[in-house]
Amino acid sequence: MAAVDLTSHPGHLARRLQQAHYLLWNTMVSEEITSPQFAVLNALVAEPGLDQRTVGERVGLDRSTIAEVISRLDRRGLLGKVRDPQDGRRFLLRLTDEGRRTHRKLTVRTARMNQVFLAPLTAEEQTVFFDLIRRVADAAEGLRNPGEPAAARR
Amino acid sequence: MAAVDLTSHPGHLARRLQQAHYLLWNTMVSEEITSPQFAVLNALVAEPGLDQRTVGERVGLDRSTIAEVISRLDRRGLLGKVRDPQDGRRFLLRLTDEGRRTHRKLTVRTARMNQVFLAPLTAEEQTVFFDLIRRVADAAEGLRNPGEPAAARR
DNA sequence: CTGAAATACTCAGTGCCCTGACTATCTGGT
DNA sequence: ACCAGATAGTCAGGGCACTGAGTATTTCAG
Repeated sequence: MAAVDLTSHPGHLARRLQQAHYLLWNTMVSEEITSPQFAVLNALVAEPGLDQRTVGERVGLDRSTIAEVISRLDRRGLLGKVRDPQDGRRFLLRLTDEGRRTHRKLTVRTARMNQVFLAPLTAEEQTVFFDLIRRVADAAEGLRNPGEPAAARR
Repeated sequence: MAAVDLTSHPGHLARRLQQAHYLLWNTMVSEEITSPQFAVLNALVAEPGLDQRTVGERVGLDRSTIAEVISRLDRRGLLGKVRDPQDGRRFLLRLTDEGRRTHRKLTVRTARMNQVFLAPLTAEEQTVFFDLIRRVADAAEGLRNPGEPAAARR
């Protein structure tokens, strides 16, 4: 009797949205490479030679999770890690040829998948969709990093 | 050079949104009970005596995941499971007093958390936010269940 | 130049999320 | 009355996501 309507709970909707995406990704993009793995490949295409922590920052994963994702990509031979000669704590990451090939292939499929995923929305609605989610996510992340103002983040 | 802008990838945004929510939940609602666990409690407040599969359907979890979540709630003494005397395959689930107490307490905190989470949006924007996410998630879930038309789902 | 603090990474532990394979039970058509 | 198919739940396995504790390396203050 005191039950709540979950369809107006942002957390519940976020989870359902993410699950729906996960499943569509699996059927339309790849069963091998996951969406977070693709995000890492993408970050390393943009900026080769990043260290692990920075990649995690770029794609929004904490130190533990990024370590696991990277070790899987490493095992599959999609990237290589070498100690930074300047700083013995860091590993510098770089895609292999195979990694670049995979990224290229998945980029095409991902674009197709996004079209299907967003098909229920008009073009203007899609713009609003991105804007609203980004603002909520940015603000919530800002709550945890009170040091840097939200304007300084990207 | 062929890198993509992840801020316009719905899957990436969905993941970030969900993570942001997870962290806020942890600080503002509970470190013990997770958001999916609360969803299960809520479903059983609304409809006591549901079986496991149906609860999973209500909150959007598959049979394996719901089994884990329920077994954790069972271990914590928040619900009880008994074999359905009418159908020996089913377990019927019912909250304990402790479970109902927990649900009541978290309902209040969850409402507060949602306010903070959605604070960056105006009231009208929040409505749009819910509507757009729901439509995308519903459509994507519909792609997997071609049997039942989207209108028949809730 | 040296020791304390900061930083990059690892590891153990918990929880969510899915698939595919398996068991137990029930149902319906012959 | 039977058995083939559907259904509820379990289990093993892989991957994502976090915290808290620990190791190695670097940096910086005195």
